[in-house]
Amino acid sequence: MRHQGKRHGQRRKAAPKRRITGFLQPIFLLQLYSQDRHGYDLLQGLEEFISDAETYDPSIIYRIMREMESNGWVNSYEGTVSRGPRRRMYSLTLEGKEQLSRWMIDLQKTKDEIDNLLTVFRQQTT
Amino acid sequence: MRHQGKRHGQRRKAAPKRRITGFLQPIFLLQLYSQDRHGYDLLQGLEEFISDAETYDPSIIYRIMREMESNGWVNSYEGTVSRGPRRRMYSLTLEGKEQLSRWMIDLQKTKDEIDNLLTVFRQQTT
DNA sequence: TCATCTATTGACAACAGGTCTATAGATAAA
DNA sequence: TTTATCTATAGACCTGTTGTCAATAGATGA
Repeated sequence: MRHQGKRHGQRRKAAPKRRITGFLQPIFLLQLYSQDRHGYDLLQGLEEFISDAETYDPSIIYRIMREMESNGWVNSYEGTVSRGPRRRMYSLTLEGKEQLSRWMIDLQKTKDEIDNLLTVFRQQTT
Repeated sequence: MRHQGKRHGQRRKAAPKRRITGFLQPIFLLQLYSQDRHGYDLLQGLEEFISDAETYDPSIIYRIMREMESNGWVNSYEGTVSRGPRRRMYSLTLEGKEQLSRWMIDLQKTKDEIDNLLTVFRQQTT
């Protein structure tokens, strides 16, 4: 099968610089909170959380999900037959929910640190 | 010269997980905004911005400053003679100030992204 | 048949930073 | 005098996360 034109005709916009280490993981887990989803769908959902989401290469989702599955935070299974290629569905485990909560606490701290830095910056530069 | 007891007697607490990529750089630049400082001093100043700052290994500051100097964001020079070992002083360049401002804009965006994620999380889990 | 879109897998490469070794000057303690 | 401690710097090796690219697949449209 021929490979897709993506690599020959259209050049993908350079991926955004990493900002927060491990930011995609909680985003994906949160998307699974209300319902199971397949990989590509999770990737589509990124745009609600990250600017320039369309610059992410799809392969990243599958690696991340594989790692999270090995950690017991998600389970995966073959999706029901749909039009087009096979789908791999992901569901959130109880451990995954707990881990998500831990990440949220962590992110709140991170946010506070940024806030502090911004505050000091504004004080010093005015 | 004998190496310091740090590695034999006291075990350094494991460094905190990285949260924000490139978070130390703006912190160091901001500390140089009001006055030149030497490396170790910049490291001490970290505690105002980062919890667990004391877990950072001092060597990190010098690598980061070296990189920033090669980018033209800081200049360094031999410090005046002081008690104890030699000191390397760092000063902020005009380019450094501009870069710092860019980082602040970036960090504001990052903070907003976290905020959004936290908001969605709270909505979905209550 | 080829192009495009949806969809997944995996290996190699790159990057940021963590860890550990080494060194040095001054002072205090043994 | 020697050793311990604190302040201070430099560098190499290692690790963890993620970016990039290649490959593949089913369905539909051109």
